Amino acid sequence: MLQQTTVGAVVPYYAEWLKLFPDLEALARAPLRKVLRAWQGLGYYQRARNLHAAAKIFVREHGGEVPSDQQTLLGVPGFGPYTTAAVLSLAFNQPYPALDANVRRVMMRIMGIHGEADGRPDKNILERLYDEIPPGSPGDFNQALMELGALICRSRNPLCLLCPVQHACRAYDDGEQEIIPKPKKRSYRHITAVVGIIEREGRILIQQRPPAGLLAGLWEFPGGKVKRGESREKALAREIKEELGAEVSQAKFLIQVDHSYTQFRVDLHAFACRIKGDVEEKAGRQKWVALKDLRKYPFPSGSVKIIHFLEKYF
DNA sequence: AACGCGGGGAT
DNA sequence: ATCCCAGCGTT
Repeated sequence: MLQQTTVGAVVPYYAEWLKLFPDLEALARAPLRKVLRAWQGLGYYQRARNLHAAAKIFVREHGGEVPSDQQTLLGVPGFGPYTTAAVLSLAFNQPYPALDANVRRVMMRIMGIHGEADGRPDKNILERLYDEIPPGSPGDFNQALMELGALICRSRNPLCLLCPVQHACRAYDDGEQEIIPKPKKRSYRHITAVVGIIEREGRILIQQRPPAGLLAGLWEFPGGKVKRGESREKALAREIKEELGAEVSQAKFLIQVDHSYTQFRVDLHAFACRIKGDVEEKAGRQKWVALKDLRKYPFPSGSVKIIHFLEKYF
C-alpha cells in the first residue's frame, strides 16, 4: 500500500484490510472483486492484484510463509528492489538498504548529488548505504532514514537546523538543500467528462473497464469526454450512442465532481438518463445493479463521489 | 531509459 | 496551480 502512496492515506486502508484479510490464507482465497473493492480509492490498482497474486504464491509454494531469500522475493509480483529490501531488513533483520523516495532525497542531499530524483536505484547511493548500514539493526537504520526524510529532510522547506546529520550534509554546506533534488516539470491537462446514470426498473447500468490499462477492471458509469465546443448534453448523447448503441430520451443534470490524477484533472458531470430501446451487448461486461448494491463493486474515486450523492438523494 | 499507473495532502 | 508520495512492471 505504501508503494508511491503517503502514510496518511494508507493507514485507514491498512486497518480495514487486516480486518477483511487477517492472514495470507484469507487473502489468497478471496475473490479479486473483493480485493479490488477493499483497495477502492487507494489508486494504482495493480498493487492490489500483485498482493493478491503474492499471497497465493506464498500459500501454495512456500507453506504459507513469506520467503526470506532475496532472489526468491524479487520474483514475486509487486516485490521490486525497494519492497524486497524493506521486508528483508524489517522482518528478517538482513542488511539490505531500503532505498525509497525519502532515503533517496536524504542521500542526494548528504552526498551533494544534483539533478532530478530518479525513481531507479542509484548505484552510488546504494554503495554508500551498504557501507553505512549497521549489520545488527538494518531495520532501525532503514526506518530512521525514511523517517528523517519524511519529517526533517522534507521535499520542500527542509528543517536543516533540527537535522541530526547536518554536519555531514554536503547540500547544507553548500546551501543547496532547496535545489537538491531538482523539481520535476509536469504538464497538467484539464478534461471535462459526462456520465449517464441510466435507470430502468429500479436498477442502474454500470460497465466494467478493460482488464489492463487505466483503472483496469474497475466499474464505471457509461459516458466519456466532452469535446471542444460541444455541449454536455450533446456529448452525453454521443457517448451513450457509441458505447451502448442507445438513444438518450431524457437527461437531467445531477451533480458535478472534480477528480485529480497525476497527469490530468477531470471535471465529471453526472446526468440522470432515460434511454430508448435496448442496450447493445458489448464485449466489456455490463450490469444492471440496484443502488444499494453499487457499493459492492470497485469504482474509481470520481465515481464513488457520484455514488455518495445518489445514496443521499435517491 | 522511459512511460503508465490514482488519489489526496501540502503549499 | 504544482509537487510529491515507504515503486513496480512493461516496453
